[in-house]
Amino acid sequence: MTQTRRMGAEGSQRRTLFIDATEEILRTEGYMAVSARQVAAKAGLKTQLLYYYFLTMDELILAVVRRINERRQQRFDEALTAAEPLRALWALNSDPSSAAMSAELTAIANHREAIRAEIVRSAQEFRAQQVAAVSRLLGHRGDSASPAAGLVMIAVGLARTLIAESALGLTDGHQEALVIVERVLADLSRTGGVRPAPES
Amino acid sequence: MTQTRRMGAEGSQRRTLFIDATEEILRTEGYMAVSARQVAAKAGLKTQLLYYYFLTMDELILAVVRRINERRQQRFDEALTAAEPLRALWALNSDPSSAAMSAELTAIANHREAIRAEIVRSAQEFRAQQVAAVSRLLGHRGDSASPAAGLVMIAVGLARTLIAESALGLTDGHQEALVIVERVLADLSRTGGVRPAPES
DNA sequence: GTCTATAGGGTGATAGAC
DNA sequence: GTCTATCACCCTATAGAC
Repeated sequence: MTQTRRMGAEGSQRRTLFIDATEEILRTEGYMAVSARQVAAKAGLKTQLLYYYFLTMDELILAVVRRINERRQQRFDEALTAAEPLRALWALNSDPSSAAMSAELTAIANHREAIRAEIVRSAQEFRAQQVAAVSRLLGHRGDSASPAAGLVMIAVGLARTLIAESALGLTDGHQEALVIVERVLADLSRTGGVRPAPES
Repeated sequence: MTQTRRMGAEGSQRRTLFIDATEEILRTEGYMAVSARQVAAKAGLKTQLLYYYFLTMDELILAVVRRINERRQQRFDEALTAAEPLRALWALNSDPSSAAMSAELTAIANHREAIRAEIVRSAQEFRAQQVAAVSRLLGHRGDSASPAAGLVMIAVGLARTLIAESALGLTDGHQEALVIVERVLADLSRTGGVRPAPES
């Protein structure tokens, strides 16, 4: 039952070119525009060569998803070292590029059975880390009435929707929502909830 | 420049069948699965007959979008007559079917140039109505610190994201977010902000 | 109104030469 | 590793017979 095709090594230069091209298309045109021909054209390589390095399109997309998730993890780790970590986390989540990519990952998970598990697992892991960080940063506040998990969920949902709507030119209510976010962040700053994590 | 094809009348029975089938596919499989062949198969009719009733696929999808928006408007009007309108509005926004359809409309707007304007216009109109209703229901509260437009935006974003994630089996933090929503709704109930609109 | 037939494009993927 | 050639399928849309 072993497959006969394919030999491209992990670290191959061409292989990376295909992954780069796929991510570029994902960012600029969205998941639906990712096809073997489009990717190869963007990479400046032959379409059939793609199938030498990747057994299927799913495998290519999976490689891109993994790389995107690794980079998100790095940016998250950096945000926690900022002067105001809560604000940095909000900035990370509401960054247009980041939020749009989250939406694309959701779209991929919805349509590619083979990739769903990886995306969901990674999202759960990331969510858990965010909740742990926010919980620690909030300290005694937000114990049961406003648990950290709930606040993270609301922030993530708002950020993602703001970006998705903005892409359509729909911005009604966005500024007002940001005012509320700013007020909450300012409140937490004043009451001392945003100091960096202990060095432990 | 007038088109030569097509004669199907607005009220035609077959025409409605095509629209029904399209909406059904939109709900169960998403926008990407809406193709002439799929729609015709679902409707139990020939693919080419579709082009007798609709000049293009865009025209078919536009007809579906209009019907969906009309129905959303009806449900909104009904929600305002409920005993607790704010709670009814949250229920409307967080209804799985409704929130999922909102996400599909966003996806359509992203990919079909010809339909974007109609979807954005309708979304703006609906947003404005929700903000006006919430503003009226809140009364003196939420003047500048938490303007109605911001609260609506947060609620819409949260609801849409909860549903999108649930569809993937990702529910971490959902219950905690709902606890916060419930607390806010309960607070507003206690302080008398949820009485029905004046009859005027 | 409804049908058959088809054009002209895109897609994922494979076989086999070099 | 990289190429040419190709299969089998999907798509939107049209022409023209009935």
